[in-house]
Amino acid sequence: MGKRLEIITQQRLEKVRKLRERGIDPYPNAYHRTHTAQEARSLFESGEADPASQVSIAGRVTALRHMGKATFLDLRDGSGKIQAYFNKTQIGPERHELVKDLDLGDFVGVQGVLFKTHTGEMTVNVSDFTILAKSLEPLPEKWHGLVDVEKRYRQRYLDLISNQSARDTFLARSRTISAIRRFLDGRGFIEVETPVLQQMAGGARARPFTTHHQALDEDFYLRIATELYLKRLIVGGFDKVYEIGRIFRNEGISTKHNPEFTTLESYEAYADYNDVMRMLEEMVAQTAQSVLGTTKVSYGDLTLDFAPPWKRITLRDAVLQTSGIDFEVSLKAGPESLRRVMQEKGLQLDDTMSPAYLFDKLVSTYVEPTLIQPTFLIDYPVETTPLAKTKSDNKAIVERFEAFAVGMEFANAFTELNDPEEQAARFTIQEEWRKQFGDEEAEQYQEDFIQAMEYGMPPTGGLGVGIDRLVMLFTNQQSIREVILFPQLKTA
RNA sequence: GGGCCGGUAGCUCAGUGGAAGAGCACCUGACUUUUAAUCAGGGUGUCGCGGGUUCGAAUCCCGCCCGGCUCACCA
Repeated sequence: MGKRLEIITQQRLEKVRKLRERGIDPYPNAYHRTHTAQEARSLFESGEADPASQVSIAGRVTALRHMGKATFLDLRDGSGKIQAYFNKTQIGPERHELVKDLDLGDFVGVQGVLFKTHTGEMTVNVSDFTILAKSLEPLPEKWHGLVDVEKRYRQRYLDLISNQSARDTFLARSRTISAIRRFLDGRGFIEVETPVLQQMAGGARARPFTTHHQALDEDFYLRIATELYLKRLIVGGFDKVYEIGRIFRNEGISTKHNPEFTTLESYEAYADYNDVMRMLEEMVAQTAQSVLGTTKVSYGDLTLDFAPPWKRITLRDAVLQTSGIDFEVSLKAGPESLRRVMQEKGLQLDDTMSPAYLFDKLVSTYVEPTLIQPTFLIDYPVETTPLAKTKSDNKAIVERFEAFAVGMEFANAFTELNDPEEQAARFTIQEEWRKQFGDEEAEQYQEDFIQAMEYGMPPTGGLGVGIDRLVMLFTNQQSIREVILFPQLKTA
C-alpha cells in the first residue's frame, strides 16, 4: 500500500474516531428508508406528492460539492442516483460540521422534501441525515471510472461502483436467467437440483476437477454436466425437468472458457430434437425480447436476429460446403480414411485423435467461423455423441443439434438415447477409445445410469445451453470474464 | 503451454539514458441552488519483483510474477 493511500485512510479513521467521540455510530445497524432513488423520482414526477411530504433515501455518496454553507451530494442506491442538498441554516451549524466531514464513498441516509433546483435537478432538501457507513478508501476516479481490467475482475465491487456498463451487463445476466426460468416454468417444467460431487463425471467430453471427501475417505469429481442425473429424473416420472447450475471443467481458460460456468439443461419426455429446436428458438427470442426489448441484438459490428426460425443445416452439408469433405463417404471407408482426407487438406492431426476429435476439428476449422447468425447445425455422426439416439432410418447419424452465433456454440441438444443395450454398447466404445487413443475425455461406462435406462425411459428431448455465452451475445461482450462476476484468475 | 502487448501517485494516463510528471481524487482556505461546481495554495511515489550494464536506469539487458489479446485445447 502506498503512503498516500495510508494517509487518506488515516484521515478517514480519524473521522471515524471523532464521530464515536461525539456519540455517533459510524456503522449503525439499519436505516429504514421510505423510497429508493427511483421511487422518489417517480413520486415527484407524477406530481402526486404532497410538496411538504418527507422522504428518506439512503445510498452511497458518489459526488460531493461543498459550497461554503451549502453542500450538494449525489447519492446512489440500487435503483439509481438522486441529489441531496444540505443547507447550514436549515440543519444547524453543529450538523453542518458533520456534513463537511462526509467523504466520497460514505453511505448516508437523508430525510427531507423533494424539490427541483434552478438547473432542474430533482433534489432532496435535507432536514436530517444519518451516517450509515464510513468509507476508508478512495473510490476510483469519477470521469474515466475503473479501467484496469485485472482490478475490475479482482475487485468487481469497484467495477460495479464505477462503471454503469458493468452494472448493466450483470443486470442483463440476472434478467436473462429469470426470463429463462419464467419461460420453462410457464411450459410446465420443474426446476431441480442434482449433485455437484459425483463418483464419476459424465454427460460431456471434458476433464473434471477432483476433490476429496474426508469422512468417506473417497475421491469425488466436480460435475462436468448435469445430464445423467436429469435423465434419471425422467425415468422417475418427472416429464419436464430443468436445472440451471454451475458445472466445472478442468481445461484451458480463454475469452470463451471459464473453469466454472453456468448451464441450463432441460429434458422433456415424449419430445425429440425437432421439438427442442423449436423450444430453444422461442426461448431465446422471448428472453431477448424480455431482457433487451428486441430480438435484434447488436454484437460488435453485427446485428444478430434471434427471431425464429433460425437457419438449419446438416453437419454433413455444412462440412461439405465449407471444406469440400464429405465425411459420410469417407466414413464408409473407415475412420482412417477420414483422417487421411483431412490430412490431405493440410490439417495437423496426430494418431492419438479419436474419431470424435476428428469431427470437432472439422467443425471448428471450417464450419464454426461461417455461422454468424443464429444457426442450428444438425445431425451428427454417431461417433461424436454417445448419449444421443440415432435417426430411425440411419444408424450412423444421431439426432443432435448445436446452436451457434458469431461462430460460437451456445447450445447443444439431442434426442436422448433410451435403449439400455445400445447405451451400454456406446459406453463400451468410449472406453475403448480411452484405451486406444488415450482419450481422457471419453465418456466412462456408467453402470448406475444404464440400470436407470433398464427400468425404461420414455422418448426424451434434451437441451444444454451455455448461459454465460448466451449472456455474452445479449450484452455485446467479447470475453466470458465480462459476464461472470468473479472470473477465475491466478492468485495475485 | 507458445507468440505479441502491458504493469509509473488512490484512479486515468504522459514520460525511451541525465532533477519522477499531468488531470481527477486528497489536504488547507474562500464560496447558501451546485452538478466533470469554481477560485487560491499544497505532490502524498517500492516507476510490478529480483539481478545485471552504466558515472548515472522508470527508460537498456536477463530472470520471475500478474494481466490482456491470440494460437493450441474446450463449451
